[in-house]
Amino acid sequence: MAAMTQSFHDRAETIVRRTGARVTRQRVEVLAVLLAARSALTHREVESRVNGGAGMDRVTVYRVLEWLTAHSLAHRIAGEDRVWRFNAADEAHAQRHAHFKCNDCGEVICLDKSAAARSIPLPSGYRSQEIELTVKGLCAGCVPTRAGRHRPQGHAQHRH
Amino acid sequence: MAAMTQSFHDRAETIVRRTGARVTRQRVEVLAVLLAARSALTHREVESRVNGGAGMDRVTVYRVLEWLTAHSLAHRIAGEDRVWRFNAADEAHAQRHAHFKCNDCGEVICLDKSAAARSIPLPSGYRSQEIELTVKGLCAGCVPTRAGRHRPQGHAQHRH
DNA sequence: GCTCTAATGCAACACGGTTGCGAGAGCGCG
DNA sequence: CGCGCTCTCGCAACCGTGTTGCATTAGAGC
Repeated sequence: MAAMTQSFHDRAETIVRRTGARVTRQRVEVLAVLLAARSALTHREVESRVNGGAGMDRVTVYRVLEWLTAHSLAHRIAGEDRVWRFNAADEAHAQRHAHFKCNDCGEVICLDKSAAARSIPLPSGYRSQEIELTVKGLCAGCVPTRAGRHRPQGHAQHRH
Repeated sequence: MAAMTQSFHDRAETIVRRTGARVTRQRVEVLAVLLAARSALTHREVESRVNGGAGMDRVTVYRVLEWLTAHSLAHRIAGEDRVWRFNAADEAHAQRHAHFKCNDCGEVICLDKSAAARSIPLPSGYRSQEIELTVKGLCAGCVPTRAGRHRPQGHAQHRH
């Protein structure tokens, strides 16, 4: 685990260095935390995990996350609880994708939304730029037709 | 305009009365404001429009909106700016709600998503229960193509 | 009108997020 | 290696949204 942490730390440092800006301990550590996380983190989660759990100033965490976002090293997503979550930027999820979230087991998968994107009627004069689409329902494993179904453990949280 | 306001007021009073609960001035006025609005309103917008612009206690607005939502007379939308928006519930909004949000002025309107809802391909065995769909872009008033366009009033987007 | 109770208004709080500013650290340069 | 410029950090104070507790007010049945 220490080795993995070290590896994330090194990767983070390399990434920060590539921007040409100052390589500070805070930037490297926050990015390392994001790289190590498999799901999006709130600023609080980042704050508590950073620096080996020793924490860091709230405002610095905010500003570092803002800086990472501005440099496209992290993504900011808005959850249903109106709290921002961040994850390390990843080319695969950069642009358009829709999600399916199972209401029972919590599984999140990606959908092709290109079909839907084309068929949404907008009022005249309106211009579409991005589309956010989440379908909620039951996944194949949770559809109640089959008896004896139950909620699987440790639902892999999807990273944006 | 006064006539329209009166009409919304009367409709609101009728709707509130039908619930069997107390018909208070605050409930009627808040609902009338929602009925008169063509887009979803933040609690602040409701607060400033209610009572002929004279305002009303913040907490009361929150509680009335909560009450309206609980009685299915209004609909609550979670925006990405951490602000709830409300609109009067009519049959069209009861179940399937898609939204368009202007990236410039912040206006939120409702869309018919029935077409889109049917065209989203799910993996076999998956069952759709709800769909959350938000299209973002520019509304007719904010599309920069036409010269002399400017941001409409009344949707002053709060930038934190 | 009278009364009972739900609803309002006020104050104070909780919490996410932001801003101002002095102190400290990164990094280029001699 | 040390100097110094400037960017960044950390602290404190702030802002806005949303919530809670409690005394007062006002619907609505009688």
